[in-house]
Amino acid sequence: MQNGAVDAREDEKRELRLWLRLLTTTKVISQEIRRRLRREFGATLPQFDVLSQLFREPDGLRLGELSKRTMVTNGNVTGLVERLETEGLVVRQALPSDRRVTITRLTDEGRAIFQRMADAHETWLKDMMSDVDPIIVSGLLAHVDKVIHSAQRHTSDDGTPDEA
Amino acid sequence: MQNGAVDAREDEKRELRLWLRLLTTTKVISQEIRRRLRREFGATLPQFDVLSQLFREPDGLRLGELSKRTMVTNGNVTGLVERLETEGLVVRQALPSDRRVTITRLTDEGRAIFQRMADAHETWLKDMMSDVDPIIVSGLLAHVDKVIHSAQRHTSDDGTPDEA
DNA sequence: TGAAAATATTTGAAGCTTAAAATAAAATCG
DNA sequence: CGATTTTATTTTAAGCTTCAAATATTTTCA
Repeated sequence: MQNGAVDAREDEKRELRLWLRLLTTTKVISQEIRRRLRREFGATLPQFDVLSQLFREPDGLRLGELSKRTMVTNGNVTGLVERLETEGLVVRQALPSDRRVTITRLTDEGRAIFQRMADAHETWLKDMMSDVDPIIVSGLLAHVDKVIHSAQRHTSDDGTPDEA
Repeated sequence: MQNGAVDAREDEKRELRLWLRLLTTTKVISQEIRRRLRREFGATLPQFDVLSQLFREPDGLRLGELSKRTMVTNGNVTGLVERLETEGLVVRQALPSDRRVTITRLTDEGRAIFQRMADAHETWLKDMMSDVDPIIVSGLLAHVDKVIHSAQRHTSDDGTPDEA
């Protein structure tokens, strides 16, 4: 028993190690999804993300809302939506009652294409996680939530317990 | 009990939901780490990642190796290392025995600065995960590994069971 | 009302990201 | 040996990313 100290030190790095694992997981999976989205739909992951948010809001969203939901900065959403509009998947329209606001919504074509993307996307994920016991998937689902909440509470930008 | 069908459908989306949660987690945490790295060290997350890999290889790494370990494309590593060299944190040197190869290693300054970054980084993570029971962290550590392995096995680029 | 503050979005600069093409230097083998 | 293939890295083009500064437009309230 000469490495008690090492175990203790390693044990203190639990959080760090979990973080590195989470990072690796999302890198591996999102690279694969990116590849497939590009190959099969000529789309990017952020574009898919935007379409996905708009899909569940038939009345459209203002850019600020879209920015929050996709966790993409405001400036970023501008270009993202611009490109999607060029492709004919979304439309932008000014809000007459408040001329600062732009509302974006899916076009019929955008809706149809997103449907196909979403189906493929779900299949890809089931495939990539097919070696993981469903029980474990469910367990992870619950526990990862705790990490999200903890992280959000200790973050400077959102859900801030700062400035009190 | 009228929503049995809904439950079943939802249940099929376990993997999808886990994926979205993982994505949210890494976005929240990495945004915070990015912010702090920038504020406190004027560095980016990919730069931190490169430094971290070089830190554990005193003899340096060839760019291709660095690219694999950081999961960053070759072309990307070129610019990343270039900028780090400008800052004096790493040096590049050609390998005389094979003139295609470039070896990169930390400078003494790079090593010292990385030490400080790494300490801060570990603290930030402990802080962000401080509301999560250590038992759960350890459990996640093990289970997330299963997801990584499954994903890697079902991916077109690495660990390919393709082309057999 | 009209100046100041708040809100919504866009722009700009620097850097990261990918995939794919280009360059360069070995290695293979006919 | 010398042409072909492989390997290592760089370059390029398009898009994403952040933060911060700039524009517009509304709101507040003195």
